[in-house]
Amino acid sequence: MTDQNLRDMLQTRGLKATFQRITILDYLMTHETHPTADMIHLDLKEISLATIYNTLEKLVDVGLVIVIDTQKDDKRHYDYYGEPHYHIINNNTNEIIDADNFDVAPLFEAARQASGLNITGFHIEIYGVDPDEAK
Amino acid sequence: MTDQNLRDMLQTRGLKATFQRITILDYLMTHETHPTADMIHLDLKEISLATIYNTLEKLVDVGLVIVIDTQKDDKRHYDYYGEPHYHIINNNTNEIIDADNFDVAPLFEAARQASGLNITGFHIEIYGVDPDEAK
DNA sequence: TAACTAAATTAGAATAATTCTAAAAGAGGA
DNA sequence: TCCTCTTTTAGAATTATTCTAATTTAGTTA
Repeated sequence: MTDQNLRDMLQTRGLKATFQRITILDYLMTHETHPTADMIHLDLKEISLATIYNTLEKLVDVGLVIVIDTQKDDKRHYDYYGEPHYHIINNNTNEIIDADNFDVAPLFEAARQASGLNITGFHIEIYGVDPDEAK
Repeated sequence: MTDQNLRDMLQTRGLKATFQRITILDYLMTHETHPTADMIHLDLKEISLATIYNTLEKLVDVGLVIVIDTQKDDKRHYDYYGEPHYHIINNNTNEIIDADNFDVAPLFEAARQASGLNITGFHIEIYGVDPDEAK
């Protein structure tokens, strides 16, 4: 992903292409670690923590990034959301796995029927344990 | 739900049946409001906020209650989880709707295949907007 | 290319949800 | 009823996140 590609991703969504936004978006696209704001700040020390939070909020607003609440700690985790997907959380290791082998269309239709709303998005977290481990 | 029923629900899950736990569990079972700890405390002033948090944590641990992160505020919302269900969040009103018209078995199987884990639970939030409202 | 302006960035302070502490009260078994 | 371990509690502490107000910058216009 070139710098120009990243600029385009931001600008087509109405966001100014600042150094900080380009850097943070690139960071999220190239890391599978589902980092917290603080973890990003540790790696990108030249960007202030306030800007990390501001930028993440903007990226979430335009749909490039989503927030994951793992329920394992009190921090928000962030994930590049180029393609819609769901998360599998290993309760033994707290690892977050991305997966997309599931068609959400039937779930969307069920939600539309239940609520009458126009469905705009989803967050799915599936929890599991290692088969070896005693539960 | 009688007091004795509530006691049994707690004791069969290894929790002592204290007045506070019975009261909070009953509160969650009889309110569809998906309250925060603070909202519960406003209604149950005789129970300290620390105990509200402690009790909710225990109830979540034993699976009677789940946490919903609406992403609309910075507070955790709690929901009695007698029957597994998913949530539909209205982005216009921030209302949380319970729904269970969807079979999660195929999703569990997909998650098992993707991760190799034994699946133990799920959290699903579907976001939508009123059809009338301009998006 | 220089000037302009609204938006973005920043350091540090402020906020507030949640957790911690340690002392008092209570549940359930003997 | 007694005993022991668990639970409850008030208030302090923690800390993730937000706010503030001054500075800088991106993108546009001349």
